[in-house]
This record gives sequence, C-alpha cells and structure tokens, in this order.
Amino acid sequence: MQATSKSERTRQLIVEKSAHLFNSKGFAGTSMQDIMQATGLTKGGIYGHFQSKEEIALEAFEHASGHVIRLLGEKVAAQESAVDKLNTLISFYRNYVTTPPIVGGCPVLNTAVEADDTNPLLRASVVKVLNKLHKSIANIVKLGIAAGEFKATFNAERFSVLMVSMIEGGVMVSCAYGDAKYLNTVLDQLQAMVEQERIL
Amino acid sequence: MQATSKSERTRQLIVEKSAHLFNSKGFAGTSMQDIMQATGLTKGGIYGHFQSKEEIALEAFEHASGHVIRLLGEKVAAQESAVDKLNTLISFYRNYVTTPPIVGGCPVLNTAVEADDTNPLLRASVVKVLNKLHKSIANIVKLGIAAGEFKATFNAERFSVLMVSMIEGGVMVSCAYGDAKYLNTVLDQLQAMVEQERIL
DNA sequence: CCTAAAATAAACCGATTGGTCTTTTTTGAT
DNA sequence: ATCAAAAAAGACCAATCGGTTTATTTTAGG
Repeated sequence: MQATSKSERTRQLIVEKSAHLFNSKGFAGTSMQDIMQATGLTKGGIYGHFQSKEEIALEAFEHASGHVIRLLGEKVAAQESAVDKLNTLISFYRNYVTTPPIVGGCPVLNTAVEADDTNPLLRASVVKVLNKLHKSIANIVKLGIAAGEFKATFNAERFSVLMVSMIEGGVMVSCAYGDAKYLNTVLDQLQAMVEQERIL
Repeated sequence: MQATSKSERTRQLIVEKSAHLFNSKGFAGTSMQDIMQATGLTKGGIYGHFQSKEEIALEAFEHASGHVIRLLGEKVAAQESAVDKLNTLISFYRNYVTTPPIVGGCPVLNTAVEADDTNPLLRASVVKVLNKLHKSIANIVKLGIAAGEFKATFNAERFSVLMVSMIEGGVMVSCAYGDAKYLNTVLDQLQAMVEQERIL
C-alpha cells in the first residue's frame, strides 16, 4: 500500500542521487553518465522523468537546499526564545564541514558560485533560498525585540545579512582548508554579536 | 627590442585569456574550444605551451589571484598607518561586485568552491593564497598594536580569519543577488570592528 | 489473469570533449 | 639572406557529451 507511485519514487531517486553529484562536482562537472551510474537507471529511464540535465539540476538544488533548511528549521522551531533560536542556528553549523547534512558542502554556496555567471534559472533559485534565509533570521530578531530579549536598536535586516554572509564565507574557507576551525571562529563571533544585543 | 620571447608572450596571452574564462565558467565549464576562440590560437599552438587543460587552469588561477592580490597590496602599501591599511583593504572591496578587477568575480572564492571536492592541485593553490591573505592581514594588525594604534588585546589571527570569511561570504551573496549592498553591509561591519579596537 | 498504459532498456544520434601528431610557418641568431 | 630551431596550424583520434527513438519490460486497474 504505498501512497507514492512508481514514477514518483523513481523521480525522487534521481533527484536525491543527482543532488549529491551536482553538489560535489557542480553542474558542468556532472555528466548524465554519472547520474546513470548513481541511480542504476539508463538514459531512457531518466529522460522519461526529466526533459534535460538542467531540469534535474534545478530540482536537485531545490531538494538539497530544502533538506538543509528543513533540518535547520526543525531545530530552530524547537526553541522557545529568540536567543535560543539564533544560538541553535549558529550551533547547527558547528559540525557542518566535518559532517555536512549533504555531501559536497553547502548547496547554496556551491550553486551560487557556479551559477551566477552561467545559469540564470539556477541563480534565480539560489536567490529564492537566500531570501527565505534572510527573512527567517530577520524575523527571529524582530520577535526577540518584541519579546524584550533584544535591544530595540538591534537591526534585524542588517544582522541577517551579516549572519548569512559570515556563515557562507566561513564554510568556504573551512572547506578549502579542510579544517572546521575557521568556520568555528566565525560562529564564535556571531554568537558574541548576538550576546551584545541581549537585554539581561 | 622586446625582452620577452615570442613563447613567453604567447604563454602570457593564453594564461590571461583563459583566466577570465575559468573565473566565469569554472574549470569543468570551460572547454579548450573556448580557450582557442579567446586566444585566437589552435590546439597545436596551445598544447605547445601547456601539457593539459589542468595546467592552464592552475597557472590561470595563480595569475588571476596574483593580479587581485597585487592590486590590493599596492593600495595597502601606500598607506602609512595600520588603521589606514585595514580601511584601504576594506574599501578595496566596495566596488568589487560592480567593477571586479577580474571578470567573473573573486578567483579565490570561485576556485575554492569548485576545486575543494574535485581538484587537489587547484585546491592546494587556493590554500596557498588564503594563507598569504591571512598572514598579510594578521601582520598589519600586529604592526598596528606595536605602533600603539590598536589595543594590545586585538586578536590578529582571529580578526584575519573573520575578515577573509566575511568578505568572501559577502562577495558570494552580492554576486548571487547582483547587488553590491550585501557586501557593503559586511564591509561596514568590518570597518566598525576595526574602529572598536583603536586607541584614540 | 488480462491488458492497456506507463516505465525502462538499449541502440543510436550528431556534436563536442581533451589531447596527439604531422606539416607548415615563423622566428631570430648568424 | 640563410637556415636550423621554435611555434603554430590543422587534420586527426577515440571517448564522451547531452539527448532521441524504438523496442521491451513492468506496472497496476479491471
């Protein structure tokens, strides 16, 4: 009694497997041969579900970024206070380099860098995710101010830009070095910045 | 009376032209055909100077990153005080997204993201550049402390990690959006952080 | 169990990939 | 101007690229 059809399950398989490939080797660096091998399907089996490699990549990115954001969202939602939510968000990235939620690192970072000059559709999808992140973080800050946790002068929009930029930059540096300490330094700083805006 | 040989000039041409291509479209996304078109040379002409596409990419990255670092270094070296050096460094990135010193954005960011899972040689080259950046920034801070410009508690190594991560993250976000304001927010914050460590 | 429809395999397509090799052209010291 | 050496052109290579088409298999409702 599976509620999902065979077609849906196969689609899901292709999306999941290719998400890892695209996130590790990039769009141009991943071939249909790679996807065939990873899924165990042949060309015909794959192109019966997607019209092009680009369509797979688009859905794979949405899947990968959606997965990370869902994980993040669940942990943050479990927290009561705005302070706890922000600290949970920061802590989420403590183990990001050593044990990333998806193979290949941060899909937003990877896709943004490759797509910004070459693939308008993928770029647009990245922007959507970035907007979602910014709104979520800014909203937490605003709720924190309303709840009397943060100073009224805490600039929500500004902080969300800093947070996203700092984390992505830290991820890139730590991934390049293969050492989590750089990202952790950035996360320490973010935590200190949150602390400075608290009303004790 | 050119001091440079024909061979050297052609090598340089290949490196310069392909640097723009690799920085915009990535290693996997750039074909030898692209390089042939950009240089006006044929396969034979190119492979007479390089053994492989990877060797070209390696030299192209060193050229691109070297170019940016040289530009940066010159502006910084023209400043007397450590404060002015750091502020010059920060200001250098104010126009980075709108008018980048090299087409395609930051070569360190671009290459790091693509190479970290796929190309050990390129990755190693990225790490070398990152080390150079870190040492330069940390050194400026240390000189500033010795000169009485900064508080003795100003953590040079820590700040250099923050600075590099924040700038690279800001560049990525601003490039994705196609809007310099995100990077500028990050640069404002960096400038404030420098100000906070000053002895007035 | 039967069967039409959906899903997949597998052969096939022209174009392009990175790279080699031979021939021709260009260079620059004499 | 000569001529050997260096540089570049251009034909060529097998392999792979993304994608299509047709034949076969599997699915699932009646």
